[in-house]
Amino acid sequence: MRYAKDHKEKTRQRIIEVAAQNFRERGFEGEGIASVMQSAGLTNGAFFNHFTSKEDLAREVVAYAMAERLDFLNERIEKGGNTAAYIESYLSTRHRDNPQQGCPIATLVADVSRRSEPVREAFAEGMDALVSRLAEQWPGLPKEEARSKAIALYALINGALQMARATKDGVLSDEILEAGKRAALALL
Amino acid sequence: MRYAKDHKEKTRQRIIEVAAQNFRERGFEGEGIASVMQSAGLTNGAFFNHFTSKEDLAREVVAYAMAERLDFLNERIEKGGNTAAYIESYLSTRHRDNPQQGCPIATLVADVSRRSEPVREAFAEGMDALVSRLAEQWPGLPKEEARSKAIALYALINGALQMARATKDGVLSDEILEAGKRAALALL
DNA sequence: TGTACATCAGTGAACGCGCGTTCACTGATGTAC
DNA sequence: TGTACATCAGTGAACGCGCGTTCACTGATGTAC
Repeated sequence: MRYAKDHKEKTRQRIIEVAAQNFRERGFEGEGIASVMQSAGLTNGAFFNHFTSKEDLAREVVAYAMAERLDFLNERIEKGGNTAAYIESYLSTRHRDNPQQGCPIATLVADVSRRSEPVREAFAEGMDALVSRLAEQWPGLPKEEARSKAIALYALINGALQMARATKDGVLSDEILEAGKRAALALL
Repeated sequence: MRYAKDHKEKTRQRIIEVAAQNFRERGFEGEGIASVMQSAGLTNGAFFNHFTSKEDLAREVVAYAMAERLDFLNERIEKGGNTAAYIESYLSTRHRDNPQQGCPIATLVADVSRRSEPVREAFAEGMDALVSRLAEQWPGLPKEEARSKAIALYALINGALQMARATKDGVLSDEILEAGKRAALALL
């Protein structure tokens, strides 16, 4: 063993992390390997020491970003934040204007549906974990109903966030954030 | 004048229509000009007789698909269909499995937010028209509240549809459609 | 009515470019003795 | 401790390919007379 034994693993992780930002900002197809590697402080040739293909990276990125989002949700809940506060921050202008570190459902869901099975599988697993965790916020409801509520809540806020981003420059964008918040809070 | 005077205009319209299908299916970046032209029964060179750039086509496609969707909504309402029926069809497996002729919000919203101002402008105008029309379904409410409801409804069903598409092969997909329908109907 | 001509929608090859991917090579580091 | 060697993460040029775009040309059609 010549380098510190986790040197390669750290590099790999760094690539995934910067790709998770760049892919969320520009989409899978809008961001190239050379650009990702440059963001990670490397040259394009090194990429294939770490991943078998761009699609392979896409799968890792989806799994990583969804897991990161679950951590974020857990943190919020453990620190005593309620679901209303989560909704407020999700549909804030701050979240709207910073997709690169925001919810990967909103940024990647459309891309994912056009990608290969492994990528979609990673996404579905991440979604299921998020839904399960959020469903625990309604301990009084039958499990199925709580899951239904959690799914609907994610559909609503992620749909609203995407619409607000697409209309970002106009008055409609703020109207969408407000309408989304109002309906989401009513849904609780 | 040598060809029938609307020959060129008809060709142009045909290109927009096939592009509206192909872009919805594969995204703006997943579908090339040559492929669009082939679908329209032409070769790539003719493209620039009709559009100044691919971005120009994207703008036309967004405007067209959103207008087409408004027509669809109008038709539904005028034939006496209520909002509940619209929700049912929106979150059907049929709509999930046929994005190429479905709601352009669900298929293009993420793409649009990464495109140029003219494309985003066309999208925002289409969204606003859809929201205004749907808001008329609550004539008893103050206009602002009716718009808020309409926006939230679109956010919810479009978000749910996208999530269902991304998880298409698993059980989660059907669960999402059901949860979306339940919450959307409750929102009315 | 028939013929010569003008128009221009459409053809198809070519352009430069950036993409994902490959590969021979480099050089910093750890190991062997 | 010092030196020769082996390893392999990373470099950087090259590959074929498909992209958006350009352009000289074609040929079907309408017009002029």
